Amino acid sequence: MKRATIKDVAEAAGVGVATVSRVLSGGSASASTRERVLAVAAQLDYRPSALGRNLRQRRTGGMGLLVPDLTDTFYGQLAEGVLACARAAGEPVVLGSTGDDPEQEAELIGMLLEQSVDRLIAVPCGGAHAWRPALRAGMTVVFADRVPAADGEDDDLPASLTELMLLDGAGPARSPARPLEVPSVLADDRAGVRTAVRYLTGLGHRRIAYLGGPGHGRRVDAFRAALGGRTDDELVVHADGSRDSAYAAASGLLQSRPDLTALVAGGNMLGEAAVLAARELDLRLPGDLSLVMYDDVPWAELCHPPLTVIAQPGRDLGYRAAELVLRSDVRRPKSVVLPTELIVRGSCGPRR
Amino acid sequence: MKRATIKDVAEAAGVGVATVSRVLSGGSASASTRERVLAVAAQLDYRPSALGRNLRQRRTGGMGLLVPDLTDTFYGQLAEGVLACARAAGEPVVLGSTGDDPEQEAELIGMLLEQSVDRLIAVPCGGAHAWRPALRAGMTVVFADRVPAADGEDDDLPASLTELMLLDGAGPARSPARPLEVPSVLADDRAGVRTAVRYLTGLGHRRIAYLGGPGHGRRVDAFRAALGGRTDDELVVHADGSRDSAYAAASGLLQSRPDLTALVAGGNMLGEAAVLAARELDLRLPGDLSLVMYDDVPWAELCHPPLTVIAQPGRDLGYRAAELVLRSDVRRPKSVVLPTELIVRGSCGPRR
DNA sequence: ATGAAAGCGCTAACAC
DNA sequence: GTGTTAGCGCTTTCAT
Repeated sequence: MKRATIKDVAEAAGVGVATVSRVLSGGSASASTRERVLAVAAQLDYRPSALGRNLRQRRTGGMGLLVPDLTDTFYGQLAEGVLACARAAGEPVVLGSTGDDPEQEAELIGMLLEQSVDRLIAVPCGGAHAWRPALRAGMTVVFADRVPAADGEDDDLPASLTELMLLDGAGPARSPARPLEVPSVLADDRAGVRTAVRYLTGLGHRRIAYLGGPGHGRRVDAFRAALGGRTDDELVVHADGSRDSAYAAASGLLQSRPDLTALVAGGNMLGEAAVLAARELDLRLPGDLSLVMYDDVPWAELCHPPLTVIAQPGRDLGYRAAELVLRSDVRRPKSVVLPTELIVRGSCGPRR
Repeated sequence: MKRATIKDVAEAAGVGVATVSRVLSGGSASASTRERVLAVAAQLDYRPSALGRNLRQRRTGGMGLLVPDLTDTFYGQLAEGVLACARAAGEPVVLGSTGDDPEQEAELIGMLLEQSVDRLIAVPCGGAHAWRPALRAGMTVVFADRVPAADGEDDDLPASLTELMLLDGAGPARSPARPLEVPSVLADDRAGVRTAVRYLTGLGHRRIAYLGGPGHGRRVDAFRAALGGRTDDELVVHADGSRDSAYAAASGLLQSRPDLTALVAGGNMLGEAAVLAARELDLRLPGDLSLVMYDDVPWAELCHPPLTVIAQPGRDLGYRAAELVLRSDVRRPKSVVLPTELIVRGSCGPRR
């Protein structure tokens, strides 16, 4: 009942194990030998054990995938993209969900290291330093959707990921002339937020708020930039990754600043919270409040009113990240930025 | 820069590799030795390689997880449950998404076999026969959310999974007195559907339709049973796992039978499709059509009107399945049925 | 209590 | 073109 090994095949075919290995991995072999080996292998229902191969090559095939929360449709889409690419390549994917908690993230990275998974696609939540162990171990990591924040708690420690990579010498091409880039696949947050803000200002809105989640400093920056200095810091609030926190932040914002007339939600869970909070406070969309939400999730259309969104290509982000991590050339890491699209539905109106 | 091996630790600590192994896996060792080994291991930042251990033990730790589609919030919840349990146990999870396609499912099973993953949690889409290879290889599999359909294309082949397990002798306890059960974790479909139908009939509805997805024969049965013979077969329609197909089925049903007054959607994607199709046909909820949807997804509340749902504990289903597959006693497989809850919101009303 | 040694299934050098 | 052999890092007898 136990699985046939390469040795069994070799014996049954009257050849050495090396020959079997060669035939199965496309090496040189005479036509007749190849045929015989293949036949025997098929007849024995032989499947090469990834265990043996991995140990020999000191690495696991496939890739790791770290996302904050699979309950968030956007990350579900991203994961589907990764899985699609991995399946096409016949590679396994080891999944972890971090809950946007740097500690869990660190644990999961440790687990992947222990498994000798040497390729990783991550939506990071920990700061740059959290990624040191992975980089030191020579993992090829591609960040998706976000990039680790530069955490400068200790001033004498290098803060940005790029500096870390230089330090650890990940990739031998340590030329200061061409500093290493952190490979990543991101949506074009600058354009996305700018478009949304312009749309809103075009409708006459002046007091526009931003409701942000973890790990998207670039969206906030873009928001501030799009508003051109006229930013009111009270109108920029943040939640962590949980639904509760999103609701609390949304509700707090709406109550403390009843003068705001428009809101940009930097993620679909935040948008969800905003709709709920607005309803609770009897604010009508778009009459009392205009809302633009990140992520074109299917239910955006079912909402009342249908939500105007900044669509990100979640699935593509995942697929491209997987491509990158598989065909990664460590010497010349590439980064990809994918476009977003403003989809106008019914949640925005002229300033009342 | 390469990782320390058990040999390195042994040398540095001046002991044999066996001793290191024992210390690290809680075997017997003198206090002084244990202390020294631990210290050296920590100092060398030693992490035992799962590769070596797995090969030696001829199995990969952790578990596989097969779901139809991570874009479906319900399966996202289920996956989160599995991951939570796996994380607690420190075990890796290898993920695959089948797209509700038996062929892809078969491929993924093959991939898992190749990886020597010997524990699997699956939302199956293929029939019972698709699972033969996994069972034969001695995989411990726990089904979640659904159970494979008995596929009787060939009459001389055994059709049900239980029969297959007996044939393949999975589990040595092959006593005909106590036939092997297929371990599974399911929601209580019978109660769930019955409650929904009773609620609807209580509101005066008589022409109630059921819109089903793949793999949930029990829901249809329960629907028919709850209606007690008065079933109109035209009112029971099915879609495959895709959004398009769901919409097509919903729209077709609503157009061909304008006389129906209530609809039970057997999954959240089907509910989504029903809302969309109804809106397209200018049917008001709940005025023209009452809708009960499976799955209490977050957006059910944001919908207009808020959707009355049959809530399934998606996360718990996943968590329990992971528990089962980890602590599985092959001789006495257990099955779990979790309760559902009817959450009444605004999408149902009295028969017009 | 501890060390030596035998493999787990595979690939890659190397010899023929 | 093909066989022999030496490990990859670990656990596990089996002596000591």
